[in-house]
Amino acid sequence: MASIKDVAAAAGVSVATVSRVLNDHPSVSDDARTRVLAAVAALGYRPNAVARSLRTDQTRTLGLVISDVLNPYFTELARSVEEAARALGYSVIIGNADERPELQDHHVRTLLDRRIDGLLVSPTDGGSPLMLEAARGGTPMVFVDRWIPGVDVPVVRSDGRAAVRDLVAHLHGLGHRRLAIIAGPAATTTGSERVRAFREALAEYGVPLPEAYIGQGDFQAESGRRVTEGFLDLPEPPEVIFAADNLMALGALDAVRARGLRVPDDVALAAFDDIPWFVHTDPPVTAVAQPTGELGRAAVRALVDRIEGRPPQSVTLPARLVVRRSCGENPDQNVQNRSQS
Amino acid sequence: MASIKDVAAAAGVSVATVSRVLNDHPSVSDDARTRVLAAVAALGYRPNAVARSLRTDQTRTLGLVISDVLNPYFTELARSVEEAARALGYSVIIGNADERPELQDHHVRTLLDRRIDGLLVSPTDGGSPLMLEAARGGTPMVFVDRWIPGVDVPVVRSDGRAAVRDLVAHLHGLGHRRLAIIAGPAATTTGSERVRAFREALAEYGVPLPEAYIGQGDFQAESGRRVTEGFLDLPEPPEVIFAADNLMALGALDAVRARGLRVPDDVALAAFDDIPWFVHTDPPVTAVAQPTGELGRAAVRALVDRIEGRPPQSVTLPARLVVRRSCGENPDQNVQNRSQS
DNA sequence: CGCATCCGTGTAATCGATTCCACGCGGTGC
DNA sequence: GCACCGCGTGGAATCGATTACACGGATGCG
Repeated sequence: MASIKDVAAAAGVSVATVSRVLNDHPSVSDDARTRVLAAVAALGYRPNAVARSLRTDQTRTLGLVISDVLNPYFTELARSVEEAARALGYSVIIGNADERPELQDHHVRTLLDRRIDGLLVSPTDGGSPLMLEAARGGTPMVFVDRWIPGVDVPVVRSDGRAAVRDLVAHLHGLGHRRLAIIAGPAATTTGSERVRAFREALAEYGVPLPEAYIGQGDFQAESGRRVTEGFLDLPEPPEVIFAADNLMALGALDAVRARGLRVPDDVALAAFDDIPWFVHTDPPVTAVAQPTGELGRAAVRALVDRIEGRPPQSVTLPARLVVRRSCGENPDQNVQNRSQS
Repeated sequence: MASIKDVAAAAGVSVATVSRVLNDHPSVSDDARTRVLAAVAALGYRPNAVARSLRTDQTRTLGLVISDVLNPYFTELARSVEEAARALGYSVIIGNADERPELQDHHVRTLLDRRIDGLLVSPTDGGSPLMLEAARGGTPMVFVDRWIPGVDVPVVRSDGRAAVRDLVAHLHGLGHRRLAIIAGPAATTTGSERVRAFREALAEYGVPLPEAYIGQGDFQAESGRRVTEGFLDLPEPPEVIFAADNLMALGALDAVRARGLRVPDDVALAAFDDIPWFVHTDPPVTAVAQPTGELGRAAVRALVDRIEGRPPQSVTLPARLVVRRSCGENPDQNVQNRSQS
């Protein structure tokens, strides 16, 4: 592959001049410029990003470590992050942690070794020493969706409390009183927060959330299935199951169907994180929808601000409830966005 | 960030010795080795992958350019590719083309600039000059899922012909005679091949595939919706709609539902590419399932063989039919894998 | 005892870019 | 006529690693 030296030789100038033309530095004569450009075209020369990064100490690359690519929510997040980054002249390298802390660490380490300019993370756990060290060590970093308390890093996320209140209002209005939740891992903020929001909303209606109605999942379909089976085996099974993410809702649907029960007649179902497929499931699933695209864009903006020396801002956007048929018929009620943040 | 020089200074040796320890080169004394290791630990030193790549001319990174991350099929493919690559000590950088040739080119160019060791591509179109040039220029390359005819690059894909024959047998057995297809872009191999396989299978039953029953889609949900509306507006609408990918099937489902029609009673539906959600749609969708994980692993194997100087092999794996309820009831028939390749 | 060998180590070249500094040249101002 | 300025240019240092080559000391063998 042709290097800058070859171009310089072909154009009859020094490498310094070639470099100046490439970075359109003003003080180059028109003559030299045209000769260099011609040589570049003739040789099909493309600058070596590796060499350039070594010299300039910047890669114009962002790392994004997400918990699970197979989850459509994160896929959409990744897409919007890449799009926003590209618009600002950055590339994105995605690391998929599969909800496994050691894999998350592997990706963080690899990205750091590659000297990415900044890191976007949706942590799988409470925070590995590696990540804490990176944050303190000055690596530009922003948390997205999930975060780690006590670490001084901007957070871009959505607040589902209002939407969860709307959901509980909807469920209560339909006459449901025994409500259960499939929680995510307690080590994740989204895992514990969604339970808290649910419990608080229930409290407003004087409805308790007994321990037996809190199932421990891990954001994967299989755990949704397992927890749902546990719920259905209770002497007094819940009337509603609220899954803290869409994959666990899928597992719950599996488990309910396997018992020959129907949604919403036998059990109602709701989920956190809306996805296009929920429109066509049997029945369509009521869900709390996050403004995923906005989240991705805001996260990139914050991270790039941090990288380029501007003060980054934490952002919290409201989620909203999308009512469908999985909790029971109630055609005209379509509670949305009751409050803004 | 600490560099190799800092480590050398701290350990009281030269950078050469540090490098030797890091790459566990045999001729280093135990004494020097322990001192270097101690210094590495004390400084939290991590080698700079950028500098290393510049010197060794290899990045231990693979590029993967896929047509659409939001399509669960490609997401799963990406996941298995990353997993297989990691097992072999490679990282993967994913580029999402969104089915847009110019975006595909952007990613190919960026990846080439980063001097990735090899490229895995599922081309969005018939092949841009850029990609052809890269292939001829000696960049290790492997096509996966889709390919470009006439280019000397190994192809890893699945053959859906047997599964499509099984599908047609299933449909014919249910009494359907007017069968339509929502095709993908003709510029993609999967776009044209699936139509051909469908037509050939129909021919075995003496059923024609009229032009009016071939809708032109672009592998996105919206096109599935549009084409389906066209089909339903025909004086003699088809009894079956076969979507050449899962997103267009989603769009078709949307369109059918919007008309107040039911699947399979009013129109039957089948799709290429099976996904977990198809189990829970209303009704569950009959689909041709590709061995996605295998495909990803085989593609990485072929590419790494090519990179490391071993002869790479093209691979073709059979797809299989998964019968569900979207084409009509026929409980005991579950045709699968009638033939192997 | 002398010479060849081997082992551990350091010096320095190298990868492909960017960029500081110095140089030559023509024009301007006094 | 001289000093100075600014512009276009090239030489060379530099980023952080790897690695060919040289060197010195210890060991082995005749």
